[in-house]
Amino acid sequence: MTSRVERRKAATRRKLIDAARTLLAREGAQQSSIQEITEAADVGFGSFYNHFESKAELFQVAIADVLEEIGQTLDRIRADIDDPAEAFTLSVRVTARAVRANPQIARVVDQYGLSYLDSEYGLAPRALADIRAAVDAGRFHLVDPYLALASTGGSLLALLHLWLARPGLVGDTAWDDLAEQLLRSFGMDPAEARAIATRPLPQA
Amino acid sequence: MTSRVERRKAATRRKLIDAARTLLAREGAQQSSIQEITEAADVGFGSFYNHFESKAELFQVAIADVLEEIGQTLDRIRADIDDPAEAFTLSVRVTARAVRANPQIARVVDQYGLSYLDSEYGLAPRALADIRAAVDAGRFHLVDPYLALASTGGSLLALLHLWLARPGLVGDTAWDDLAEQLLRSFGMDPAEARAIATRPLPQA
DNA sequence: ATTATCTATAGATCTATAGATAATGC
DNA sequence: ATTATCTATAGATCTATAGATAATGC
Repeated sequence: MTSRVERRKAATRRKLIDAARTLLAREGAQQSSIQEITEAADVGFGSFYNHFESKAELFQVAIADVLEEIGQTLDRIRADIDDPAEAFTLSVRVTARAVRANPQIARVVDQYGLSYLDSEYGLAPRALADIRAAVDAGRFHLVDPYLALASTGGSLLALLHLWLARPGLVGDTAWDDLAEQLLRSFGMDPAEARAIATRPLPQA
Repeated sequence: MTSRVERRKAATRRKLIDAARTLLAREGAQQSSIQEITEAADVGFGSFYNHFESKAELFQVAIADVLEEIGQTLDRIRADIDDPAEAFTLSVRVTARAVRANPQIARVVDQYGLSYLDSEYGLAPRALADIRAAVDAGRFHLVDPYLALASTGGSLLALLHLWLARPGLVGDTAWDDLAEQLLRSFGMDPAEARAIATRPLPQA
């Protein structure tokens, strides 16, 4: 049963999360006051405490919200792909496109992504599962899946950061080139790495 | 002329920077009050304003201080190495050891390192110079030096983060393995990559 | 005499809550 | 009648500065 009261409550909560996402895209968001947040959300000051116990809690939820949004997109796009190496590659390339297409998401991922590399939700566990499956399937030949996870997440985040800080330095092809380079360093044949990393993307 | 007054002033400044470094190693350091900082530094509250205009300024200086400390170590160690590919590899491996040996430095680099990937000082410009020199010398074969910089800095930071968050997941060899993997993805022959990445380190 | 450090505090936030108001359910 | 939202505010910070104190230079 989702009554009008419940829907109104959910709407207020969403407004707060969306405002938090907007603020998180700026630098030093943690310093914004609760008043700034509720004003940005166009919600009464006291309503904040109906939903969250503290700023920190709201911001945590808002970051998770961003990461889950990308994660959902990935799950949809990879639904009918069998080869884990392809699923992995597609995930990297689609994530790159998702952040490039949305400045808010880009800035949140840039600032907080690294902290979620060891998280149970978001993008890291999906990437780790792909890597392990690809190793089991004989598609990747590597010793340490966590090293592979670090290479993948770290270089993607670093490229994102460079691109945000100095857009001119990062060419359009760099993102797919990175995917290809990762495949090669995971022991894949160069020709096949190139083939997979340049495959046309499904329509989002 | 460095009078006693000047030395005393410099000492107070250093105490503030060291206190800031300690706080930066915790999470949410930006939220510590100036009073906390001056207490940690064992310095009168008002002295803060003799040296810095704001918390943000002090923290910026303190982060730069950490990065320059590593940078100086690198410059010393690489002083008599001619091959830029070797200098690069040595830098990666020594940086890894520097952060592993010092938890404070590790935590500061973990939290703020990515932001300095596009900075003019610290480690990034040194890495970029090495990469370019190695390309010019025909040691690396790669198209985009910034992609190489992102791979290097990003995967190193990501590995550091994983290691801090879940020490058990990251084996002792992962760091040198990463250096070797980077060399291979920069177009170096696998055998030579291995040789360079396993070379004994000079005594620090 | 000069200059940095220190103590004390005014004024400006900012958080958390209490109580009033508005919206919905029955 | 119930429950969420909103407004107003008490109390707790926190910053920035003024003026006193201490250390050094000459």
